[in-house]
Amino acid sequence: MVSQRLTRMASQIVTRFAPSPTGYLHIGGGRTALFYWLYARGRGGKFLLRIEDTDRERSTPKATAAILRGLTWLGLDWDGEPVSQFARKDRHAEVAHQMLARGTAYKCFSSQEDIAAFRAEAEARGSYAVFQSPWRDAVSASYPDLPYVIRMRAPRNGETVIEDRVQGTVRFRNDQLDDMICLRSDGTPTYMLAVVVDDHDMGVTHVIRGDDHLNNAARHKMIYDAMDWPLPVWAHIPLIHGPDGKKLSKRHGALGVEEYQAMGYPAAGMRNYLTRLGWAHLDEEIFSTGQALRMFDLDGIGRAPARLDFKKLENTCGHQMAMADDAALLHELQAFMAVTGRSALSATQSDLLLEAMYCLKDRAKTFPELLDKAHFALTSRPIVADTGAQVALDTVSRGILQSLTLQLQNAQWTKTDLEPILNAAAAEAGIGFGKLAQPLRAALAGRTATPSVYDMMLVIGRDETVARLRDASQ
RNA sequence: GGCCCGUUCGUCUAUCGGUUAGGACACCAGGUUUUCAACCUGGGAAGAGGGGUUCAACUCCCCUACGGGCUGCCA
Repeated sequence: MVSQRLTRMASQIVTRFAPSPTGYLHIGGGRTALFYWLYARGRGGKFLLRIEDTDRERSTPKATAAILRGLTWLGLDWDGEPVSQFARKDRHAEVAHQMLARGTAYKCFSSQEDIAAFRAEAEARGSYAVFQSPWRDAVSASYPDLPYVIRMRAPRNGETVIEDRVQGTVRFRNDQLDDMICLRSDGTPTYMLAVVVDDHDMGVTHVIRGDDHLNNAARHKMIYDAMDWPLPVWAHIPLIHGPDGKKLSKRHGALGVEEYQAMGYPAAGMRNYLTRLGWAHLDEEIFSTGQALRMFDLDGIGRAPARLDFKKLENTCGHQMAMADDAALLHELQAFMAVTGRSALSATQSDLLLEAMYCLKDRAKTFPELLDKAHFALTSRPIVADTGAQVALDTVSRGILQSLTLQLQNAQWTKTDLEPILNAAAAEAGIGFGKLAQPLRAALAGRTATPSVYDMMLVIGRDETVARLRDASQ
């Protein structure tokens, strides 16, 4: 009974996303969070959030809020309240002192000047040796009354081996790793210590993060070992690069997840694209979030950095829009309009848009495109014709429209009923259907690029159609 | 400098020793169409280079080149 429960507890997957609140949610961070979320949620595990705010200079509540907003937009929900790493600093210090008591750490009284001098001297000799503290083996009787840091007593021989789910077995020679500082002289923890203590205390079983941390994993392992704590599963994923293959930076444009929202990419499209960026399951390209949850696995993560490709992002978003539920899409559109400072839709407009969604969603890749296609439904009389539409509404066309209007007045408003009427009107005028559709479009939407004329007529209804045609044919 | 990671069409990738190296995006050419978009058909397009191991290597090993990361009392 007990062992059964233990087994179940042990198999419960716990992941955490641990951003530093120093800015918006970076696109790369968004993908990492997505991987965590997919992995945990796809296996009935937990997805926790920890805000790594130990750097008091750079951490802001505003950044934390922005990160939470970004995650929420991406549709990634987390369990419980976000944990503040800074709030746990006493616990970190406690562990550092436990390491001291266990002899796996020691007090180091070397000042930063001493260390700088050590490095300068090594460099002068042409070597790049890691810092070796003279206090590593000192007896406490010799301790001066000076501020000290607590350093890890790292093994100097042999190697530290990391088993990584993405990178495989990675070996580090211990003489390449220094006695890292765990507790600073002001008593605050370093990142190395804080991460390990928090992950352990939070019961984190799987750590997925950028491969810029791969080297750190060796240091983390030393702390786990020093405390006799069980190791988590590590998966170090390659960073996302810009379209030019260089590390993503400001000159690449959009870095923040919220910028993608503002550009009008649907969240489902972002999820699909980001999941597929650097991860693959055979030839699967377009999939729902539910399918992603079922398919996602650490084994499918690639080892080379992936480049951002906006064309593919757009294509993926187009598919996701077409797949989306009409009402849900309308809601997301409204959220998009709100964050980009557009005025809200009236009740009439949103009703109309909901009805029009079926003919809009598979023609748009982004919300601005959707809005553009929806112009005919959102605008109201008098319809303002753009230049192209004005050209289409020449005298002859207006005449044709005029007689068409008469026939539409009492027509049944279904496509089956409308089709013969429009076809007859074209035939009567001795023109092809295309020549009729063009002025019709102009009259109905004031534009020459619109959804199908039937769809527009069906959506706005008979009265509005007749009224718009009357306006235009006068 | 040292250590670590990476390298398949332009891009994302499949392949887990034996394939005409597949798919998607993008691109090009046709087609369809009621404009835009979409859609359909076809096309070009790849294993960084060099050594091994093996009957057989994109796949395993080594070297080189290139790219990236770490080398902080930042995270």
